[in-house]
Amino acid sequence: MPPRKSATLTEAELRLMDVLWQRGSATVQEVLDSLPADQPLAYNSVLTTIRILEKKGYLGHTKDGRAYVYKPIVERQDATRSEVRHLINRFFKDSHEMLVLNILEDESIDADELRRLRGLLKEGDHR
Amino acid sequence: MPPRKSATLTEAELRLMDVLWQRGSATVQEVLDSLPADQPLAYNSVLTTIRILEKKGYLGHTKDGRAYVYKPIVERQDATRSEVRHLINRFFKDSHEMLVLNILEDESIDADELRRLRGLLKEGDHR
DNA sequence: AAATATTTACTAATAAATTAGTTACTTTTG
DNA sequence: CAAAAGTAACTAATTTATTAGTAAATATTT
Repeated sequence: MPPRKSATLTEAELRLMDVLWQRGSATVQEVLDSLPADQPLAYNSVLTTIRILEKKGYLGHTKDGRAYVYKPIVERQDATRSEVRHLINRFFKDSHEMLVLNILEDESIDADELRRLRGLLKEGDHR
Repeated sequence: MPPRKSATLTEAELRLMDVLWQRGSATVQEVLDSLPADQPLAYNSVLTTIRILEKKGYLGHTKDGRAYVYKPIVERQDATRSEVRHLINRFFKDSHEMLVLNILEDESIDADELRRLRGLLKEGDHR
């Protein structure tokens, strides 16, 4: 069996999502222009990856004249949550599960973060 | 540019490493026998992945008669550390860096874990 | 010593990820 | 209305990951 489609964001996908998350929404051209100058891409490379992201359910689009305007469907917080949950599942399943629990009980984390992480823990339970 | 070689452990690699970490060391046949019954592999599939793991520096081997005995070079703790560091780099680079710092300052984590995580933080600095 | 069995080495097939070229479509403008 | 320009769709090339088959080497057994 060859590699299954990645459940989480790949590096190239994350680069583009970070642009979209920062801008709120953007056309392919705008994403292209917002890319860090040290690693430029061709228009079509951006387009291809964006279409993959749409297929994966991370993006949606609306038509604005001739161009498509892409907009994140998944928030950065939720994507992060998925990634962290994935890591926990992979590495903290047995003996180290308590570590994660302890982290979530930590009083020194600000309330907003704590709420988010508690949610993560709850969803991590049902499997 | 096509995908670069994964810096961290892939799923198939992690499955085998978990067997090796649990057993301490094992031959290909022993790894094969220790695999969870719900997802069996062919002898050669295990061998191929093990040789990749050796190439990546996760495993070493010594000869025992005809068979190779494979042994982890990288401890599970260190591999986990790399994975967590990778996640931090990908998702907590800007605004959420403080969360990780706070977690490491937490007094409620037992001393062993705390030491390990402090090490992680130090190494995370130099980039 | 020859047959047999096991183990490693080499090769292959498939799918995903990454990047980008070519083609087709659409919209604006002369 | 036709030409130019840009945009999306399609196709392609390369590399990694995953799984496994075939061949070759090595050891065991009779």
